[in-house]
Amino acid sequence: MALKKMDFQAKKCDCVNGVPDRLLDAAEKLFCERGFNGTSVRDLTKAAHCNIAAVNYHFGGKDQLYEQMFRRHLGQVFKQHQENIERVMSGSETSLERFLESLARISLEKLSAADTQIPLMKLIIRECLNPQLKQEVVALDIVKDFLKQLGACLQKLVPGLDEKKAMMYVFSIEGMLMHPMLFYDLYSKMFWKIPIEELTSHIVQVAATAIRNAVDE
Amino acid sequence: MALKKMDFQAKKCDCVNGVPDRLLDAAEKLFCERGFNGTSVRDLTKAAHCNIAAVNYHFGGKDQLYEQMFRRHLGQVFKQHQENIERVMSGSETSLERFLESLARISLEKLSAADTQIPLMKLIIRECLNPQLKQEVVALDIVKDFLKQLGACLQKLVPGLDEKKAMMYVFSIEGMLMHPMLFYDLYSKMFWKIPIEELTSHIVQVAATAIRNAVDE
DNA sequence: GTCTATAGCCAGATAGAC
DNA sequence: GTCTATCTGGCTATAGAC
Repeated sequence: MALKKMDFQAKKCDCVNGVPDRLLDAAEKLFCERGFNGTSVRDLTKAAHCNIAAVNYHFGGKDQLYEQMFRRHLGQVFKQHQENIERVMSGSETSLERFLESLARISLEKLSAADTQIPLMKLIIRECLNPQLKQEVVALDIVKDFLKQLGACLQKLVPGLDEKKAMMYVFSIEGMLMHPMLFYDLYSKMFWKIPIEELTSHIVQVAATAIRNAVDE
Repeated sequence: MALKKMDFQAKKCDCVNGVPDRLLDAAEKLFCERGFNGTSVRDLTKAAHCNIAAVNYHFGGKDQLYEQMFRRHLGQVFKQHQENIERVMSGSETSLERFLESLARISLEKLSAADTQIPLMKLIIRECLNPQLKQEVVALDIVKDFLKQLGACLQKLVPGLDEKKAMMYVFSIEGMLMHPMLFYDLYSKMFWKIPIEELTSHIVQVAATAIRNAVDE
């Protein structure tokens, strides 16, 4: 009896965070890499160094752990974007190019990093392809407000740009940014490894040129 | 005994194509909609109106049915693109805008159609996120040649464009085209339903403006 | 809170009748 | 070639010991 209790304590003490946090971290990594269907509760608990029953005990089930992870991750990334937008737009030397450059840099910088960084887009794309969340309203509202804000920034930076046109450019920019998030590794194998800085300035050039040209006409 | 044989024949005669073809059709539809992990052999055989054992008998397993479907679909779509490129590039009044417009139209026209049309991009994105094919070389070579050809077309249509720059523009264009393939429905709910024609001409404008501007400098 | 053991289900594959 | 019945194994969730 006494021996068993010692064993339990030994298993606990090699971990920094609590079990729920470790499970959320494991969920973020594994769901992003393998998708919801491709990740089992066994995988999650093994990665989080805890018991299989922990998912049900702390979150009430696999799907609720997924939802919690999704909310946490979306919140973190959009908070980062929010701070960036406020910083850039409140600066004295603000310009369309500076704005686009900061947006692209934040979105793409993780591509060159190690696997520890989790690309948000993969999660959103997976959720889009295989919806798991009951009320997609939650995710929708955060993303919608973010995109609207991007459109409003474009309008502020480029006088004469109407709202619909601004949103169309936001969609195009998101597309150009999303593409390397999905295919950067594949393209690197097929063709050549584009430096992130080169990719960033390319996308900024395409977007800025098109937007300015459209307004000048 | 005699009654049983009549039953078998009755089940057969309400189908036009053979079982393998029906299974490939069902696989194309279901794998695209729900992914590999999200589609069971039972789902496939039910949709193809055949027995569970047929997948193993005709294809040797679920994963080999997936591979066969992938090859067939990729071949069909790229053949269509191939014919379009040859038609546009051999015309007398060819131009950058005409070329981009035909590329965008073929890629996006299926968005407005009913569910009967299968978007290729979803399959490629799913395969990219959750690789199922052993030798990704097969898919790679087809896609690689196609993208290279697009780059070569841009170079022909815009003298002075070097190869690397041309490929960067191909990536941007693919990104802008892929984005609505994934998010068209979501964006329609969030904002407004953009007419396909408007979307097409918008993307053509962005790409053409940026490319011409880059060369003029 | 943490663990083991197991219930109950559904998956893919296959043997063998017809 | 087609079908039914079944094998084997992985899955989520939970009951109950500690």
